[in-house]
Amino acid sequence: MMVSVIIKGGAMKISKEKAAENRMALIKAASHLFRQHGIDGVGVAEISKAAGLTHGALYAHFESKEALAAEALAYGAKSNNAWMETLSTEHKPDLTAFLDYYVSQASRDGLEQGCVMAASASEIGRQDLAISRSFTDGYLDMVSLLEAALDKGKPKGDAHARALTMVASMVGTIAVARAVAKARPELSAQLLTEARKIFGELGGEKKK
Amino acid sequence: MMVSVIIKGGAMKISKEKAAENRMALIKAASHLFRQHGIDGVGVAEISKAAGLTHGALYAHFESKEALAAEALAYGAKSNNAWMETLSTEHKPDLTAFLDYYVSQASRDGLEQGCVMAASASEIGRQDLAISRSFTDGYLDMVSLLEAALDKGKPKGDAHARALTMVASMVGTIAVARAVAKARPELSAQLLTEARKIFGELGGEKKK
DNA sequence: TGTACATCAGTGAACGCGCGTTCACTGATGTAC
DNA sequence: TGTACATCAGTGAACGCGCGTTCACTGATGTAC
Repeated sequence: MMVSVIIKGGAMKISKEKAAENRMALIKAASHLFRQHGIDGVGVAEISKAAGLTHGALYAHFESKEALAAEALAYGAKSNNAWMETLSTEHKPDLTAFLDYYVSQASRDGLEQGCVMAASASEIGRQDLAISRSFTDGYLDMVSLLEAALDKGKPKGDAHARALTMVASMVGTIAVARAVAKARPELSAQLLTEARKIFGELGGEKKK
Repeated sequence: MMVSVIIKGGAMKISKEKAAENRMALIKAASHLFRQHGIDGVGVAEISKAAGLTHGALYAHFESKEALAAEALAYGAKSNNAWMETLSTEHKPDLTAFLDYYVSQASRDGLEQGCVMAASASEIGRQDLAISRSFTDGYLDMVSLLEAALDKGKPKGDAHARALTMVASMVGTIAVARAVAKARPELSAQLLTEARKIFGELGGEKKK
């Protein structure tokens, strides 16, 4: 008769400081991996491994994969928007820099660090409330940022309404540019170029 | 000792006509279910059941789930666009009808029959070439349709470029409207209303 | 038209696999005295 | 400051489950003669 001998591996307790670091590492890893492969496209094992842990540890920090996803989404939106805030000149967000950065091939191809909304928009409606909330917070943050960059007078009409529409439109543009890139790279590039111009006009960008 | 007796169930061969019907039923079921739950969100068993078959039959018609997905996507795009073509008056596609239909709460909530692109855009970039091709075909069809509806003169600039951007923007608007609907229904409605107006201006719609 | 038989759409059990989650256990941390 | 002990982040085996896919088998269809 076979007797299986189980040797439990060593696992030291970690300081509170280190634990907080590990928690953050899980959120960052999840945020990057979800943007590359979608929420359903990455497993907890892969996320944990990328954070230098085993999957069991994940459940010491988060109730479930979905709870981690909500935090990862919020983190991704926050860091996207924090980066865009750096594109300001003299305390006023700069529309040209904003559009050049966002509506570009670099933005389209930089999946890991790229726009969370473009990477997840069509999946969010199928996820639960916590995830919808995280998405909405990130969306409104970006709307505020863009609104501050818009020339209030140029095209007549409410700047907030224009910002709401422009952010959703830019998200769609990046998502579609990604979707067609495999089949028609030159079409994808054309869409980005044309959209960049049109968004500039919509935002009241000064002509060169 | 146990001997397991396996009784194979009856399964008659079906006429060519009936087989073609079943194939179409699989495509339709897949198209509706994918739009509601995403490609990764539905299994072959569920699709087959919805088509009144077992999962084994699916593999008599398609090489894999992915092959079926490509056809289902193409079918969905074709039927979306066929429906939009009916929104023409006197052989000229009507911009107002087009926007009223597409940028609306009905369009946002009608997942099963709704826009394939809005339901899948952010997932497509992660799928294979065949799926990217199907998406691209559907996108270009809708671009042609919209382009024909645009007032060529109104806002200056290339109508094709404007149609490319507008379709991607509309797709993004619906996707974002769906994503925020759970957390902030009134914000979702506001986005649709404002975007509807702005797309009208972009398309050179006559003021009332 | 009648008979023999190859075809192949469809069935349903079974496959291996990877998923999210649980849990008994470890052992340094951090606290109580 | 030193000792005793509770805490709890982390480990890794194991869980049940549903997935996509395969395959031996069925039997009406459709064809060859």
